[in-house]
Amino acid sequence: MMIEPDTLTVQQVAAKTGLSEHTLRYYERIGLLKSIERATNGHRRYAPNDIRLIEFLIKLRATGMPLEQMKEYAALIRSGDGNEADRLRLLLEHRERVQANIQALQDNLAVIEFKIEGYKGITACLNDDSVPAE
Amino acid sequence: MMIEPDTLTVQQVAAKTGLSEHTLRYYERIGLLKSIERATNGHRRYAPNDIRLIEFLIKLRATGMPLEQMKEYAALIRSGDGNEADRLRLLLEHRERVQANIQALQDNLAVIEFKIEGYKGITACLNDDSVPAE
DNA sequence: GCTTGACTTAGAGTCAACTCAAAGTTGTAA
DNA sequence: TTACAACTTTGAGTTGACTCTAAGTCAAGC
Repeated sequence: MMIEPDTLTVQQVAAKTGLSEHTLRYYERIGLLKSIERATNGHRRYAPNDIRLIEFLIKLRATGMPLEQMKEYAALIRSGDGNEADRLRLLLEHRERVQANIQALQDNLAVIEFKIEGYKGITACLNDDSVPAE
Repeated sequence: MMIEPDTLTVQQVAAKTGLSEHTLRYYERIGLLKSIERATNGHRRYAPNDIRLIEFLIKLRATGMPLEQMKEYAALIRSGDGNEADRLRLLLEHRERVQANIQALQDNLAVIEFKIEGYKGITACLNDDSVPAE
C-alpha cells in the first residue's frame, strides 16, 4: 500500500507523543481532533499539522485544561484564520489559572516542608546522630 | 444539649475548612479520619486535634496526594509516637513528586507562553494599534 | 488459501473522588 | 404537639478522562 509522505499511523503517533492509541482515537471521537485523514484501507494517517496540534494539546492537558476547553481551542484552530484574538484570550485565561495553580502548590508545599522540618528535628533527636559520640 | 468546649459540628468544620459536610463524612467512612467523637445524640464533635489533622490533610490533597496515601499518613499519626521516621519518609517522597510536578507545570507553561507571544504578534498586526495613524 | 498483525468501530467498563438521596432520629421553638 | 432544622446511615449516582472489549476489515507473508 502506498503511504503518503510525512504521515504517521496511530501506532507511530502514540509512540511519538506518549498518548495511547486508545486515547488518540478517543480524542478524535469526542471531537477534540476532527477527522484525521484516512488511507484507502480506512486507517488513520496523521499529517504533520495533526502532530503539531496534538503536541500542543498535550501541553494544555498537562497544565490542567479540561477536554471541553481544549475542544474550544481546537475548534478555533480548525475554523482557520481570523480568530487569533479568541485563541489568545483563551490561552491568557488558561495561563492565569496555571499560574494561580502553581502558586497554590508552592504555598501548600511550604506548609508541608515546615512539617518536614519538624519531623527532621524529632528523628534527629531519636537517632543519636545529633549527639555523635566523640 | 451540653456541648464539649472547643468541639465543632460537621457544619462548622465544613465552614472552617472549605470541605463539604458530605466530604467530611466520606473521609471518615473510608477510614481517612477515624471515629470522630460523638455527642450523646450521635452527632459528630470535631476536637481541635481533628481540625488540625484535617487542615494538614487538605494541604496534602491540594498538592495531589491520593486519598490512599493520605490514609497511610493518617494511620501513622493515629498509631501515636515512634513512627516519625516513617511519616518523614512519606512526606519527603511526596515533596519530591510535588516539586517535579511544579517543574513540569512551569515547563509546559513556558511553551504555552511562547504560543501566547505568537498570537500577540498576530493580533497586534491585525489591529491597527501597532501602526497608529499620525 | 490461511494466518497474522495492525488496524477499524461502537459500546461497555474502570477509576478516583466526590456528591446526592432516602429514610430515620433528635432537640428546640412556636 | 407539631413542625423544623440539623444531624445520622447506607447505598446509589455523577464526573472526567480514559481504557478495554468484541466483532470485524484488510494487506502481507508463508
